[in-house]
Formats: sequence, C-alpha cells, structure tokens
Amino acid sequence: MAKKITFSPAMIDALCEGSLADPLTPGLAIEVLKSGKKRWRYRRQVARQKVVATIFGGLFPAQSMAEAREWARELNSQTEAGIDPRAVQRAEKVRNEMTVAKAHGLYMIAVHEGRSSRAKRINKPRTIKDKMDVYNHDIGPALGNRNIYEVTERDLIKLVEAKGKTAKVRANRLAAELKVIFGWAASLRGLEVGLETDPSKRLGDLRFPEKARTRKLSHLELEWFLQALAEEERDFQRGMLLCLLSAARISEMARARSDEIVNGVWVIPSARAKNSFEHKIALGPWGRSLMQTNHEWIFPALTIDGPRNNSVWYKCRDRVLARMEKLAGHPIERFTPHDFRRTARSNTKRLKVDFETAEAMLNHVKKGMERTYDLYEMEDEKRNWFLKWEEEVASIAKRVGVAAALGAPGAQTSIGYSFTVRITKGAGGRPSYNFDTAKSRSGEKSSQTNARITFPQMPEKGHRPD
DNA sequence: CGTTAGCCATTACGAACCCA
DNA sequence: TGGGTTCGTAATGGCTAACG
Repeated sequence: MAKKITFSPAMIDALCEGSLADPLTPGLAIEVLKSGKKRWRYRRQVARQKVVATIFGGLFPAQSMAEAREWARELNSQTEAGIDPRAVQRAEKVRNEMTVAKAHGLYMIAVHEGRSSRAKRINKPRTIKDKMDVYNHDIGPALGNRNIYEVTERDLIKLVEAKGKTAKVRANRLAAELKVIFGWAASLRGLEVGLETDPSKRLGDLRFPEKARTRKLSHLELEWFLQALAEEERDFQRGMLLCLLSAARISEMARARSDEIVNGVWVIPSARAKNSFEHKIALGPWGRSLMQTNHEWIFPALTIDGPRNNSVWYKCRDRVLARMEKLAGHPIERFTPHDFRRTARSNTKRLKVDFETAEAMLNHVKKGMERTYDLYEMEDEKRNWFLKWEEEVASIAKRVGVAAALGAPGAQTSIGYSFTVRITKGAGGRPSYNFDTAKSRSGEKSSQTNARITFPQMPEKGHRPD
C-alpha cells in the first residue's frame, strides 16, 4: 500500500525548492519560484500529438489545492481529447477581446476591400462615410465596448426603438446597418469575428413606415417659378434651369465640369452617376447656352477652388419660392431640385414621349430582358425629348415675359440683371476685368475670385428690354 | 455669407422570392 | 422558366447649425 498522504497543503508549505507533482491529478504540480513563492503549473502531453502543453496557474495558497485541481481537471479533459489547451486559451483571449468596436473595425476593412457584402462593387465614399456616421453616432457609444458575442437581440431592438423616437427613417437605416454588420460577423465572410448566432436577424420586423415624395410642379407653378427665377443672379438662373431642363440630379448639375461637354452633349461620367452608368444629355440650344463657361467648373465656387456647395442651391430655392408665393398671392408647397425630375417625368406622357425614353431621360436602368438584350442607348430619342421639353419650358417663359431675362433662345438677348466681374492681374500688373455673363465672357481662366457687382436697380416686373 | 459637418429622408438598384 | 413583386441596402437628396 502506497503512503497515504504524499500531497497535502502541509507538504506544500514544507516545500523549499524544486517542484512536487500531485499524484491524484495528472499534469498538475506545484513549483517553488526563486522568490520563494509557490505557483501551480500544468504540464502534459496532448493526446495523440507530439506536443506538450505547459500552462501556469495562480500562486499558492491564494489558489487553493482544491481550486488548482478543478482547474487542472478542466485542462485534462482538453488534453485527453487531443485538444491543445493553449490553443483554447488563445481563442478565449481573442474572444474576450472581440468587442463590437473591434469587430466593426474588421468589418470596415472588409468594406474597403469589397468583402463586406455579396455586392460586386466596392461601396462609394459617401456610402462608407454614412456607415461610419451611423456607427459613430448610434452604435459605438452604446455597444462599442461590449463583447460582440454577448450582444443580444434585445440590446439591438432597444437601440433601434430609441432611435425611432427621434428619427424613424434613420432608425430603419440603423437597423439595416446593424443587420449588415452582425450579419457579416456571423457569415462565412466574417469568420475572423466568428459570431455563432446573429442577434440582428429579425430586426427587419420593426421597420418604421417610409413614404415617397410625389411633389411636382404644375405649369402654373412653373410660370411663377420662371418669373421668380428671372430675378436671380445669372449663375443661379443657369443652375436651376439646367436642373429643370436636364432632369439631372442636383449633384450632377452642381458638380458638372466643362470637360464633360463633348460636341454639345453633356456626358455625365459613370463615376458621378448614382447608378454608375454614364449618362448622355443632348440638350437643346438653351440648355447648351446655360452650360457655356470657360471655367473648369460649370458652377465655380466663389471662395474656394471647386464647384459651389449644394447648399447654395437650396438657399436659392428658398428665395425663389418666397417670390413665387408673392406672385401667386398664396402659400406654395415647398419643392426641391429633385422634384424637377418628377416634374419632367410627369410631362412625358402629355408631350407624347414613350415610357422607355422617359426612363432613359432619368438614367434609370432597364429591367429584366430589356436590360439583357437591349443595349441601345436611345440617344436620338433622348435628344428629341430634351429639345421638346426645352421648347415647352421656353414657351412658358415667353408667356410670362421672362424668356429674354432667362436667356431663352429666340427671345431678345439680355445680359440679365447682374453679373460677376473677375479681376485678375493683367499685363504690367494692371488689373484685368473679366465680365462673367452668359453673353459676354472673357477667355481669361482664373480661379482667383473677385468682386461681385450686383446692380442695385432691378427693372420693374414685366419689363421688356428694348 | 459662403462653406462644411452632421443628421435625417428619399430614391432606386439588384437579388430573392413568388406565381402562373 | 419568364416576368412581376418584395426586400435589403446602396447611394443619393435635403435641412440646419456651426464655423471662419
């Protein structure tokens, strides 16, 4: 019979150097450190493998013998099953460190590399920025420090419902983004996070209602609009008219460049189009004159090198709308530049333009078989439409007496009521004045800005130039 | 006062789904 | 299977306050 007690707390106390194995727990031993402190140690060969795993435990007696044995038993169940407990520990460490913030960081890397979704295209910069905004504003502050494996469906629902209190549509976008992030982390694409269950799976069920806009301008409203627009500076006339005549998106108009005009056709490059399809707009003579400029940008900003900021167009709209209400004598429902697209689209039927052309005019993609087999770009049809629409708008302008003021073709020429003067250094250091109007414009190309002179006297309403 | 950043709302593509 | 509809989400538009 073996000695009854070969391993006890008393024996550990008595131990001064070296180590002592626990005869009852394979792999477990206590060892004396140089400092004299005693530490638990686990060392055992992993079953069916050539490797020996060594793991250090806590100090004795802070970690009692019973605790150490329990600890070692757990490790033994792993080594005996052929699992290296060090690998388990590493995985646990990674797991404990996988916060929502870290997982999101990995997700964003995947986004930049185009690995985030099934989509083939890499997200556009604005989309990526929007993703970051949603995270930084709504997800990070609430969940960033949480372990992603411990986030529950309830956590996410709470987040979306809280958002819904102040911004319903945005709450839908938040839910969508949560689905994208957690869905990725739980998918084969996001194995680096390796979420087992996706807590966002059912978030789509709490969608808040959304509604589409229906606003379009009637012909009567267009009359007021054109009259009101006639009092704007020429640049604003040009921009707003271009939106109306081309049915382009505001960003397509505002950031248009001179080199996009090829043989009189405005070619919006794929990079600037919402759907990444190049869009050719063959405008009529009026539209072409509106885009006429010697500057790099069709609508150059005043104080920076670049196009005017979008917001100026909304301010212009505000001024125009206020004048329209004065002309009408009653309030007019607010409209936006995008509503011009709807306005143009809703006029196609009346002007006997077919569905296909109408869709092509808006650069909408073809669906189904049409898309597969019909690669025809409908350039001639679009050209006809833009001319027809331009003549329609011009006739409205003529009817209310602002055709000339707006520079519509066929009307008597006018320089408008205001213009920009660009002052550049000419020969011998003398200032050179360049008049920036639709009709007269110096060939001087300059980005230095300059004085804007607006004539204080506005002609009377209905005034017709001689 | 023009420009920008931040936040909320719409538009619209394309894959999934569904039905004859 | 083709063709319409729904669903998920990408890609914009729209508004306002802050900034310099």
